[in-house]
Amino acid sequence: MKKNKPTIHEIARLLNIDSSTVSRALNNSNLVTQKTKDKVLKKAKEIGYQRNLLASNLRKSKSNTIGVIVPRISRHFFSSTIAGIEEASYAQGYNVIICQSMEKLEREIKIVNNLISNRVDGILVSVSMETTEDTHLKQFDLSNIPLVFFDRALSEMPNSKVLIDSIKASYDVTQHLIDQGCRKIVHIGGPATLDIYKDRFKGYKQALQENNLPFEENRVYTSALNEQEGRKIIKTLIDLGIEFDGIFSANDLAAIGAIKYLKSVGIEVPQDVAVAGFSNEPISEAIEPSLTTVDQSGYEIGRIACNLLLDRISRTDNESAIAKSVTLSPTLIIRESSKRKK
Amino acid sequence: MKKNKPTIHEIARLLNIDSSTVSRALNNSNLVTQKTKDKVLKKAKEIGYQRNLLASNLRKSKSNTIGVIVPRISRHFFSSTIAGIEEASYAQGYNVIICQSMEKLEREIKIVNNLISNRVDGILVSVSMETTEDTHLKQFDLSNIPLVFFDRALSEMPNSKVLIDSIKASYDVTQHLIDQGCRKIVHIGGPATLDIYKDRFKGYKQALQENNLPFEENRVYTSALNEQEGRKIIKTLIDLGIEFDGIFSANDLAAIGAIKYLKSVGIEVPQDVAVAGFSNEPISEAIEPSLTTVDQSGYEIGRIACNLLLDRISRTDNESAIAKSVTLSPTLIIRESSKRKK
DNA sequence: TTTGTTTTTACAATCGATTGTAGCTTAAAT
DNA sequence: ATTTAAGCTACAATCGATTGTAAAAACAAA
Repeated sequence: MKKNKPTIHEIARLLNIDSSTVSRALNNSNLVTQKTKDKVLKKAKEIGYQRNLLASNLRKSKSNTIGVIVPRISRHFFSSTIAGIEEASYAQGYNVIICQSMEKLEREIKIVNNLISNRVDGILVSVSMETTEDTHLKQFDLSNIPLVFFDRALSEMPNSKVLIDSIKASYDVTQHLIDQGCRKIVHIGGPATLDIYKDRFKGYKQALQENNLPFEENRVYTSALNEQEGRKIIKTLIDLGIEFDGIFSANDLAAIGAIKYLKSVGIEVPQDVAVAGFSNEPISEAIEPSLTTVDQSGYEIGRIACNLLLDRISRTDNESAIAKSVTLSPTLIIRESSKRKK
Repeated sequence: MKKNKPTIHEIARLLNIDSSTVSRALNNSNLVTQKTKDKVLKKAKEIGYQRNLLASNLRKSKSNTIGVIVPRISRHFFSSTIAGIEEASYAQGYNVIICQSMEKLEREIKIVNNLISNRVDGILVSVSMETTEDTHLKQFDLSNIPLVFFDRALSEMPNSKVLIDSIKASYDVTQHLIDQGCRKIVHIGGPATLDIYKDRFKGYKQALQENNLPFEENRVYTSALNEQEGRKIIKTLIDLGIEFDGIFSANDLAAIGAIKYLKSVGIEVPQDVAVAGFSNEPISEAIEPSLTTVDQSGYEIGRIACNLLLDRISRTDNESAIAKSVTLSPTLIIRESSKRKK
């Protein structure tokens, strides 16, 4: 009843040859005659042999697998990067283990340990919002496992990264809001522990300055950037009587929360308050009014990051060991939420 | 420079004890003194030891890992189920490998082989739209790997499944549209190879019949259920001059495509045509008008399916080997796209 | 036929952790 | 002091595949 999975030894026994020959035959080694290969392949199929990768990987100390850590797979940006990563890795015969930290450092640490224990050959990371220190990620270095950051990197770590130019993107968004006549722009930012959010803030501030607009502390808030937080922040602002005529949110969800709240209290978007988000989630196009945002071309980021990593894994020369930073230019997508009638 | 990862033998050597003792110490076996355990644990931490799961799993022929195959992780329903699955599996110390078939049978087959080669202890599957035959999935049975379906199952396979009552849900949706005054309801369905889509069609038809409404062949279409298809189908209907005053789509994306097209040609939703979808994607709430839909409680489905699987894995009695079918009742969510003014 | 060369195959060690069991320690009991 | 039991630890085999190398087989040249 309980049939054990066939092994190469089983095949060897049935054919009266050695298991090493079977192994080489299955791996198409040129140390084995075509005739023997045919015999082995036939028998393997016959008894339903399937290579035990645990054994194979153990022996080769190579798993042909890369690990990916993202905050959450449900975010469109991240599922796009994953699509790009899978595309690039499958092309080179690598498998992908997808893990989500759910924005929790604790979870991220567990994932790191597990991936190392599973001996992945390389790792792609976009850190959680809680990740401020790099102790756990340094373990990859210690284990000689190449690591490449994408989107959310830790600046203190010297690894390769693939990012988008957040400063420029934010500058452009803010400039656009100013062009639409906004003078008092609120910024809903993310945790300043992450460079991308610091940069989005920088771009915002820079645009204000270059347009000689005053920068007001009480128009800037940081949050976990979900819909609820976006709502709450705008509610607070209004309750406190702080004036504003534009909102630049560091992601789409918070922007949507803001829009919903504004609509609920009868404030017109974009006429009274123009709103822009970041990331181009599919929902940003669907909402009424449709949301002005920034597209980050996640698929491309994933593809590039993965290729950087695979290059680093397969090549051993000094050239490939040098950390590379790739920065992509994001695209401003102007929609209804910020387009004012003249 | 190239430091090899420490092993239990390294620890054993340093402490002048046997590697078997180290192994037992690390596994907290009661065959080892607390004193020895302390020594081992201390040394392990000191030299940065991390268990090689490849070796461990090979020896135990158990990977403590379950595989999950979904069509795409970017669908809200599936990322919810994954969250539920991870919750349930982490609680019992299992890891999860997430794979997406991208609705392609070919990809699904590759994933199956890979998961078997990686010796997962169990598998959760929601099949692709292209999956009509079960040859590849039967391999899990042959390898004695328990399999549980969720949402999209193959009816010819006897495995456990966790589903929602699609017939009832669709019946309810259709009845609701009828209650709103619709008499000529179009159904945008998915490939009839999948039971869930057959069932959604059945529920639709049943509601029509019980209300003595005629069933018209030319009001039913099957498609890949994306936004573009939804658009195209409605465009075709209108171009052909086929009359209708309601649409029940088997998922939200196609419904949204339909709504967008209707809006673009000046047809009012819900006044002229009432629309309902299925799945309660976040975008369904954001779109204008917000979309009436069915919530499938993905998180619950994932949690339950995973627990069924884990139970099957850990228990070996006959009781647990019996296939179980769990059916959850979905919830109708009525929003603007179908609510007509009296 | 013999020697030399090339091609194939078999042997055996190895990857790192686990585990049944034999054997050694230590402490308790007589 | 001797026996007995209980508690620990060491030995060695094992999981399944890979791989360097020795041995054997096949073939060619002399």
